[in-house]
Formats: sequence, structure tokens, C-alpha cells
Amino acid sequence: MVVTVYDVAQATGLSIASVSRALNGRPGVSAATSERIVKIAADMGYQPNEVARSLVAKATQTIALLVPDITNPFFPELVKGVQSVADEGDQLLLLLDAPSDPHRLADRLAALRRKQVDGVIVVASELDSADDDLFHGIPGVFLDRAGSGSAPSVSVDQEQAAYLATRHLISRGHRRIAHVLGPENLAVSALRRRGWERACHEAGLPADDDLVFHGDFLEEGGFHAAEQILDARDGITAVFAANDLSAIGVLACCAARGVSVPEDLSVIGLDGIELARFTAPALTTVAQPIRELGERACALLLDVISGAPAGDVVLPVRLIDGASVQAHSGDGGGSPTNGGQR
Amino acid sequence: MVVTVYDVAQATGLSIASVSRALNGRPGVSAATSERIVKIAADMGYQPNEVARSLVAKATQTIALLVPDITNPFFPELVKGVQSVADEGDQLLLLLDAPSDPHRLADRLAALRRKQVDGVIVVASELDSADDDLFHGIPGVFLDRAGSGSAPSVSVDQEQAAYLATRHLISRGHRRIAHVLGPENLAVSALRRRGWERACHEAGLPADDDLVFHGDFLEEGGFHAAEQILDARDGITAVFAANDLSAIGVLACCAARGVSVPEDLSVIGLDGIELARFTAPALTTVAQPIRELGERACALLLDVISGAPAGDVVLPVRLIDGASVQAHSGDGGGSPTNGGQR
DNA sequence: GTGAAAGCGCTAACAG
DNA sequence: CTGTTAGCGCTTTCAC
Repeated sequence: MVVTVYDVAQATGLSIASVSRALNGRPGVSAATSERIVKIAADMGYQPNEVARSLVAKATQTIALLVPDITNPFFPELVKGVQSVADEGDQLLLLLDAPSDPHRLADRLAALRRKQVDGVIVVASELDSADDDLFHGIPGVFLDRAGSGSAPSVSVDQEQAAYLATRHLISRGHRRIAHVLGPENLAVSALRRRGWERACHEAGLPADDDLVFHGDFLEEGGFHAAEQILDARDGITAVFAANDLSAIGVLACCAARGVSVPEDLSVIGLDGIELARFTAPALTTVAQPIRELGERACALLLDVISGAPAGDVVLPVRLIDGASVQAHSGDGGGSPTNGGQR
Repeated sequence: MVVTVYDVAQATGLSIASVSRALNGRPGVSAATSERIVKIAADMGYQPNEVARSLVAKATQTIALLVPDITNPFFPELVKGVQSVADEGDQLLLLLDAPSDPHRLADRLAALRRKQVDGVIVVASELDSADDDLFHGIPGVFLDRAGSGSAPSVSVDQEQAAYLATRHLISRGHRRIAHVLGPENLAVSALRRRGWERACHEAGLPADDDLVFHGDFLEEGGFHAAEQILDARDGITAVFAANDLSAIGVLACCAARGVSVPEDLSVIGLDGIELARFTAPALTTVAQPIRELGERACALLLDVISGAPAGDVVLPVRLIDGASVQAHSGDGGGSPTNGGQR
């Protein structure tokens, strides 16, 4: 039914050894025979069985990427980055969703190990406990989570990113800045909150619980948080949402209630997803170099696999000026605001 | 280094056959020994090598999902659907991006075949030529593309969906309705355009080239198209964007130019992505049952793999009322519009 | 340059 | 109930 090296050997009248050599371009066959073998194999529609090959090679040319929630636009952009270098390295990329439950995550990882994947990248932004040797022997790297010891990582300084976002609002004269949290159990959420706090404290501004609103990194949570912010109002003139999706939820709520952004309320996000350019108004945000994060992570993994020394990588963020932040009448330093793009 | 059945056999003093039986819960071992084997194996940290197992089983318990552009939010939602039933079926799901170039697509498929995946789902919305036996022997199903003959498919009636979207605008009194196209080379684009045309013609409305604007299924293209629409204006009071992402681009452009939606221009999309609920204003759109499409496709594939008879599946769409469409002063029939949600 | 044979780790007859 | 023995399809020594 399916044609194997045996069939090719028989058809050519040669041994499977020669066939294998020829098909893999390995030396030890005369150019002439090699050519003949390749041609006949092609004619017969021979396709090597990678499973058999992997069994002897003890390598599968396959790496896995575990992503917490493919539905969040941040991750697909990350995937693109990983994909591009995986392709270059001729590795097949398996994308799968990572259970947030560390126990189930470990199971998935074990399954991958049994499948003999050559390496694993886990996007651990939404993972809390940095669990010891999650990887249990297989080469692995963490993406979007700072050094957890057990494996090299590629990430940005989340606390700093949040700090910068908040600084931006402060420089525009805002004195009461609300923060929409990420999911409470995540390390990133805590880091981003801390960055916001640091910026506020440093500027002598309040950063107490009254200014903190629950969120979930999704539009829904941002929308909800905004409802509460708008209900309370409480002198708040700006909000720093823990990520862009939350910020989009905030914008949606404002629109629904006729609160105009940035005139009545300034909004800043964090992530720099593509979509942020197409909100109304365009979202001001602190962007992570998303694609590059993916690329570096994959390159790093390839290094680890080949046994090269590998250290942690931390990439810089940068502010992207949209039209969702406006100078507030207060004092405040900073240059005059960009008043929107219309 | 890695522990194998041999090591376990040695440790228990039994044969590899018994070990294999016990580990797989197959009959032919006494409960007592079986228990002992399992325990010892666990202690030793034994992990079966799936590659070896696959070689003999001639099955990998793995299916692949080829998606054109994971960056378009439509697809991640689809993935979720597929994932859920793949999990139930204990199949590992490989997600990979499908080159739009049919030649490179064929290569990818060939690679998957060599990897011995048990089946493949190809999201073919963005594929033009329905190429004969793309699958070349491996069980496969098409997702989001109507019957192409070579493999069963799961889809919605795209022409009808577009027709419904346009009908909705017409029922709100709009008489000059622009259409933002999808990528020109795609079959879906043509179908959606045709649906728009049918609705217009049927109502005695114009559907000529002046009303058709290029797009790319992305925000960018929608934004661009909107610029042209607003520049020309030309009596246009509503636009039907070929997909939600395009519609989002249109909304962004309107916002940037101070054109209010739906007061000055009504906008309707097609897809029903999650995000459509959080635009400003919330997008009115014809929704595909995205998750269910994924679920059905995977279920169908599982059927095909197990040799069960499998027919094409067509799922219904439904209108989701947002706040981006408003009744137009003209005549028009239909019930009074929902004036926005604020 | 070419072939015979061993073996990757596992499952599945077939004997005992 | 348990062990021996063949392979699955391929790569790779090791002889010739």
C-alpha cells in the first residue's frame, strides 16, 4: 500500500542501505546510482516515514509552543514570531494551548515528552508558580516570564512597562490614576500593578485600593471595571489598564455611556497589539516587541537544543502614542499632548 | 539514561511482554503482578516512547489543523472549537499556519503525511482552488469552505450570510449601500460580494462598481476603504464590510474623521467575532457559529478517520444586533431601529 | 561503492 | 498467566 525503502530497493535492484544513503544525500553511493534511486523513488511516490526515522534518530525535528489563550490577540502575534524562526530551523512547530492549572500543564508537558518533541517553549505570562523543573529533562524556554531559574527565558520587564505607562499619564498632568488589574493570581498582574504603584508613589500620587479595579485581561473585565470607575468617578481622570484588551473594554464602556476619550477620561494600555491601532480613539499603549519576543524565544530554544550556552533575554518596551490620552488641566509637566488624530 | 520497557522488565524480573501488557491495561497479567509492574514503572519514572508506539500502531493519535492566519481573531475562536473535541477524542492537536500558496500548502500537507498524522483539517476559507485530492490519502476535512468534492466539509452559506447582512441594511431604509471587499482572489470574497449584489438587485438598489471598495479582511483594508467611501460619499449611507475586522477598520476611520456611526453612516460586518461586541459602537454583524464550526469539523474528521460515513455540514448564521446600524430617513420598511445602546 | 545485519522502543502473535 | 520472537520503517556500523 504505502511504499517503503524496501519497495524502492526492490524496484532498483539495490539494497535498502544504498537507497537510504541516496535518499538522504549521504556519501557512499555513486552519483549515477544515487540519481537513479532518487528518480525511481519519486516515480513510486515514496515518502519517508518520519516516525520510523525519528525512532532511530532520537529526534523529531519538532518543537512545541504552549500558549495560555490563543484567543488573546497578543499570543497569535507571538506565535508568528516563533513560527518564522522555527521554519528557518526546519522544525515543525506544534502549537497547543497551555492549561493554566499547573498540574494539567505538567501533564501536557509529559505528553509532549512522550511524543519526543525536541524542545518546548512555554508562554508563562499567565503561569503563577515557576515550578522547579517543569520541563523534566526536555530542552525548554520560558517566554514572557522573567528568569525562573529552571530554564532560560525571554521577556520584558513588566514592572517597568507599567511604570512607563503610568509615568506617561503623570507627565500629562493626571493626578488620580485608576488601574484595571489583570487576573489576581498571575505574577504579571502583580508586576504591572507594582509598576503603577511605584510611578504613583514616586510622584506623590495616591495608589490606594480605591483606585484599583478588578479585571481579567479581557474586554469583558475592562468593560466592567470601567463601569465602576465611571460610577464612582471620584476625581479619576485617567486609567491604566493592565493590558490592551482590558483597555479596549474600557473604551467600549466609555463609548456606550457617552463618555468621550480622551476628553473626559484618558486611557492607556499595555501590550501593543495590532488592534490597538484601530480602536476609537486609537489606543495609547506601552508596546512589547511581540514578534521579536517570539523570534528570540525560538532562537534561544534552538540554542538550548543544540547544547549552546543560553542566557536570559530581556527586551525593551516602547510607548506608542495613540489618541486616547490627553493632557489634564492640572499642573503637570511634560510636553503638550497630541490631541487626537482627526 | 531514559528508562524503557526493558529496564522495567529487568527491575521487575519479568518479560517486556508482561510489562507492556500491564502498562497498557491489557488482559493477560494477574492483577497482582500488573499492580507491581505499574508501581515499579512509576517509581522508575518510566514514560512510554510514543514514537516507537506509533511506529507499530501505524497511528499517532495526532491531528493537524491548518489555519490561514492565526492573527485574525476569527481563527483562534475556531481553534478553540476544534481543540475541545480533539481533547475529548484524546487526539493531540497540531496547529499550524497554512500557506495561502497552494503549492506550499501541498508541501505542508506532505510533511504532515510523513509525520503520519492521523488526519488533517484545512481551514480553506482563504484558499481559492479547491485542488483535487489535496489530502493525498490522509483523512481530511475542509473547514469554512463548501463542498469541494475531494473531502467532506463544514461551512456556512457565505453568500446567504452576506445577503442577510445587506437585507438588514435595506430593511432599515438604506438605499445606497457600499461594500468593502475581501481579498480579490478568495472564493469567500466573491461569495460575499454576490450576496450583497443579490440583496441589492432584489430591492432594486444599485450594486455597481462605484459602491465596491477594495479590502483585505484586515483592519487596515477597512480603514483604507472607509477613507475612500468618506471622500466620495456619493449618497452612501451604509456599508457592508466583508468581515468584522474590515468593519473595525471602517469604524476606526470614521472615528478618526469625526464621522459618527451610526448617525452619519451605518456599518455592518460579517463573522461575529468576540471583539465585535467591544467596538465603539458595538458592531452589528452576521455571526457565524464559529466555535461550533470547529467542533463539527473535528467531529467529522474523527468520523472520517474511523471510517464512518461522513457528509458535508452546513451551519446557519444569525444576525447580531449591535449599535452600528441605524434607520435611514428614506422610506424603507422594517421595524424601528435600535438606536444605540447608551 | 555496495550489501548484510543490528537495533531504535514498542506491541502482538504465538508458544509454553 | 507469562515469555520468546517477530517485526513496524528506517539509519548505520561493519564487512566485502
